[in-house]
Amino acid sequence: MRIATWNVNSIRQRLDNIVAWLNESAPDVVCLQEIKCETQAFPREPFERLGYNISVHGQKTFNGVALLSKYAFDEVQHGLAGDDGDVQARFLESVISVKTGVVRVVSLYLPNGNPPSTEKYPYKLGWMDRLIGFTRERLKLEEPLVLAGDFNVIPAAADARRPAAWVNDALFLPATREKFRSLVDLGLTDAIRAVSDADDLYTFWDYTGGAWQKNDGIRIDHLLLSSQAADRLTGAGIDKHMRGWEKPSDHVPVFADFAIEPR
DNA sequence: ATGACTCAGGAACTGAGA
Repeated sequence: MRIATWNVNSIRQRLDNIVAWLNESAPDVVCLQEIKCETQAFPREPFERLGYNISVHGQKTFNGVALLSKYAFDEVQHGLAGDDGDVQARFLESVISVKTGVVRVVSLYLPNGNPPSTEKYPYKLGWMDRLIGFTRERLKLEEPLVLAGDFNVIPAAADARRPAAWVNDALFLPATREKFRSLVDLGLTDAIRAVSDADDLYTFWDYTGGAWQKNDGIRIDHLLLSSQAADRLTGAGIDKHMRGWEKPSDHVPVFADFAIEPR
């Protein structure tokens, strides 16, 4: 079973690229972020035609997450608990039945947090605290759990081509990295780091300044696995070539493969 | 370097992104 995540930067602008990528990569489950449309405006037909079930948590203009799955969703939960006043569409949790039980997959779009001097940064850190609380509870279930999405966190200097350029950025500030570490230290495995310690693995290249041409990237899209998921991990990778296609997203897909059979 | 792109919204621009 292949589970992938991709910040597509508008589902409607990226339709052709996404369909081509689905045909090429054939993921079983896909976590999408920044769909930038309301739930009812999600273009379902091209994905249903490819055999995907669809779940969407959208809002007008900004944010928005979705899940595609070749297998039916047993349960779906919209939104991250812990702040009833948070109206930003950034979190979608699902449960999918498989031969050995279930897989729990979350599509998340963690707040950017820039500029750090504004209320945006405490919102990011508070959101991370809520994610830690959610994860602590779900890990008690001892299930295969996959937290996948755009975390807007550069975990370490090796995850940026030019780490010095990010030292005052909300994606790389010490408090950001410390909280991400607290999340991982609950007992999660970073799927990409489980298969490679290379220092040139990036998932985002800015549209400006020729960042792609200079390979001036950062690794901020992640799949974090519970031990029950990590035990079944058979591979992981980054579909870097998608950044070179016409009309690309500024992020590329990241995927992990598991020895998990559908029911 | 107050920049550089690319999106949505809505009809010229602004705000957000990272």
